[in-house]
Amino acid sequence: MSTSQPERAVARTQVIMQSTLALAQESGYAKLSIEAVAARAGVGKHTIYRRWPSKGLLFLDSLLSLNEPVLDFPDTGDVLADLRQQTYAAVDLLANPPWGPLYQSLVGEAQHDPAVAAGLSERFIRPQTDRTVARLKSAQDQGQVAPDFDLDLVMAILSGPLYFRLLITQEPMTHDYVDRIFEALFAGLSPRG
Amino acid sequence: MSTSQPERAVARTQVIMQSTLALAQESGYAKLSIEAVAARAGVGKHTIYRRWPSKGLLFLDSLLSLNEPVLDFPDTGDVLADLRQQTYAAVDLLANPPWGPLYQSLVGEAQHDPAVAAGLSERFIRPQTDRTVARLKSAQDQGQVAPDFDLDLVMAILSGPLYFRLLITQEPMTHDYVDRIFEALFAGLSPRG
Amino acid sequence: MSTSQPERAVARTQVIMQSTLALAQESGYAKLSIEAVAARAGVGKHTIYRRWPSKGLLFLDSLLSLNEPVLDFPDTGDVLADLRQQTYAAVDLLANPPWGPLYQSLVGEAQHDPAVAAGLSERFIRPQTDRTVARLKSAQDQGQVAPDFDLDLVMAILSGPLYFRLLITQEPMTHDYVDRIFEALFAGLSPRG
Amino acid sequence: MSTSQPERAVARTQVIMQSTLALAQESGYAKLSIEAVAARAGVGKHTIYRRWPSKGLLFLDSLLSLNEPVLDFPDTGDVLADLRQQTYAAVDLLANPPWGPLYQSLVGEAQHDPAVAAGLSERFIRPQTDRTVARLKSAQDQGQVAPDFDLDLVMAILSGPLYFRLLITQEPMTHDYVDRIFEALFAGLSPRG
DNA sequence: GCTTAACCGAGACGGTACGTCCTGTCTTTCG
DNA sequence: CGAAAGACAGGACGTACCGTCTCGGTTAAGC
Repeated sequence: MSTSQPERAVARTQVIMQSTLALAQESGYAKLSIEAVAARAGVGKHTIYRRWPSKGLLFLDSLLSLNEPVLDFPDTGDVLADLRQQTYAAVDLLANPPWGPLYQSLVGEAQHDPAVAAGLSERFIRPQTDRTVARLKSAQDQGQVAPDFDLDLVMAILSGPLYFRLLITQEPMTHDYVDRIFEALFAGLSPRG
Repeated sequence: MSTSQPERAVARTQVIMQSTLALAQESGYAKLSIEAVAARAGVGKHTIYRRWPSKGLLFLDSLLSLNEPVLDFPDTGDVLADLRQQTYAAVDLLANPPWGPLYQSLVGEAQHDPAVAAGLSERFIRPQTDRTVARLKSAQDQGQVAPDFDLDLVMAILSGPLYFRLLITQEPMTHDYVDRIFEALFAGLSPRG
Repeated sequence: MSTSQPERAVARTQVIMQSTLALAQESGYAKLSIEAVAARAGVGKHTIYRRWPSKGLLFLDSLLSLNEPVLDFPDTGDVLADLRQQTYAAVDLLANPPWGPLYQSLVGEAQHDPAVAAGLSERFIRPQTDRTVARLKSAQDQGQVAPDFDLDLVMAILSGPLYFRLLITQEPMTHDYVDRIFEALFAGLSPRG
Repeated sequence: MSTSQPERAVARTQVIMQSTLALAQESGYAKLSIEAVAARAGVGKHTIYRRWPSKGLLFLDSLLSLNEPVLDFPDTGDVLADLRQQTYAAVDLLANPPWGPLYQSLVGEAQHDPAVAAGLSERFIRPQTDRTVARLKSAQDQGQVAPDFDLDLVMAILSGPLYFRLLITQEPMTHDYVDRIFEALFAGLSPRG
């Protein structure tokens, strides 16, 4: 079992992605250019175009190559605690460099480039969703979650407020914010008896 | 009391904004250029630069000039019904051209340009939030909403899931989606007694 | 009476042509690039493309802008002496920098680019030919030249051997070479009586 | 006695040269590229670089490989008739495809690339010159040519006017042009007695 | 006849330049 | 006098070739 790619090619791919991330952190995604990445990586432009069709997809790959173990969903038996822990982890990631600003740029680019949107959705969001839903399904089977709760919505409901803060109000995000969201969600909006 | 702006200047401003929207709808925000807007509007580039410092802010102004009366918050006395109605209206706006795609692009641009983010936040999001919070406050005073519910979170909780769909999964949005969100939110995740 | 061109534009045109000549002399026409000319002239590439459609025509204009007074045809009354003098002048020009090598390159380029060939022919060769033919016509009228001599051929016959040396054998050209050519031409190939 | 080259290598060399000529005829020398030749010939680029150091020399070799028997100098005993016949043959070659345009390009390239100039001179011009001079020398010995005629100039004087037309004015060349040149040369410019 | 070295196609690679587009600033011209 | 028109320097785009360089997969020569 071996990669069909020569090592040289793999090495270059990684140099390019690292240069991309470095430049994006230094100057921001808006000023990122393939020309600059090529220069920084000591690589011809064509070597980049051979691998990626657009700046957006290069950036997507580069960011995902950081692949921090965000998604290792804990399973302590207490589903609520696990969800909260998972959400803390997400906030820790999104609220801090390097991930936070880069990811924000990526989502921004996804609004202009459907290919980026698709990649983001399939390669980052979907796996996360699948794992979360699976964890909740198992909790639901054990009676820890209301049996008719619409699991497909869990990502929208739980991470929606995070994205709202990250993308729309662009205020800092903290564990406290997560706590308040959880409290509000579980207490419910309805008047108390 | 009179406008200090001569009518001609106002007219030009509007022609520019209309051209901006037309081009954005035809070719997408990514291909929008000040050069093209100037040509389309029959205006010198300088006339645009005199009014707006960047493409993003021109686009923000242009989009807000469409100012559809989205935000007229209903007050029927039933706060839940009102919220749902308001959310339907938001979905109707976001799910359809021209607003939907344009607004999506605007939020995308806000991720790259802090000035756009600030403008979006202050001129579009905040007023909406203020009105929503005021409506809920009044409902809270009347006991229709739990007294310790954190009103500042209502936008994040209610519109977060909409933005998640608009920006992240980019799936179509329907009234049914709103209903499911409301149901989940009010039923709660916790197991039923 | 004034040029319709603003002075600034004229100035830039000249800077570009001077840079073109400087680079061509330093590195040779083969290595001349519009990119390098633009950099050297402190000018955007578009400013060059706005004026010239191709490297060849830029070079043609640049070379002709040197417009040394080669072509001032002498008229001493002795047409043969005048022709010889004129040919000496041509050789002095072609055999020495800067004209010689640059002109050689120009003729080379004319073989690849019909627009250059046309420009060279009409703007450099034709005027020279016209003047030479006119001078000979007047000499012919005065009986200094055989009445049935085909004047249209004079350039081909007189400068042809020069071009053969410049372009084909690429050997150095001297006044002595001119003398030998004249001698051979006037002595004729035929056997002597 | 056998070629040290394996047949395969020879065959490849010829395929490359044929592809070169085919491309040059189709698109012109200016658009000829080693990349395109390699693709057309079904050959790796390195196989071309192994054989020729530059596009110009590849083209020179390719053109000379056509080696039409231009140079078979007739010897009928009448040196003037022979010269004229030889010149007709040269004109027939230069005035028509494929040789004409290709040879014109070659001379053009020789102005930019000294190696091509040297090759052209030594491999094409010199043999022709040698043969012509030898023929005239023999004629001179027989008294058909003036004994003091400078034989070294014959190529310059006879073919110079042809090159002037081919390269400079780029007008069509005909036997009639040759006749007029010959007439002018032998009649002489001087006034008649 | 089997190895082993050379040759070969294919094409990746770092570069350079192309010709185009757009930016944001600046003249110039016209109404 | 102010706006259109567009020239301008600059920078990036995506493409085409350059000449060099791996890479496997044939040839074909020497043992």
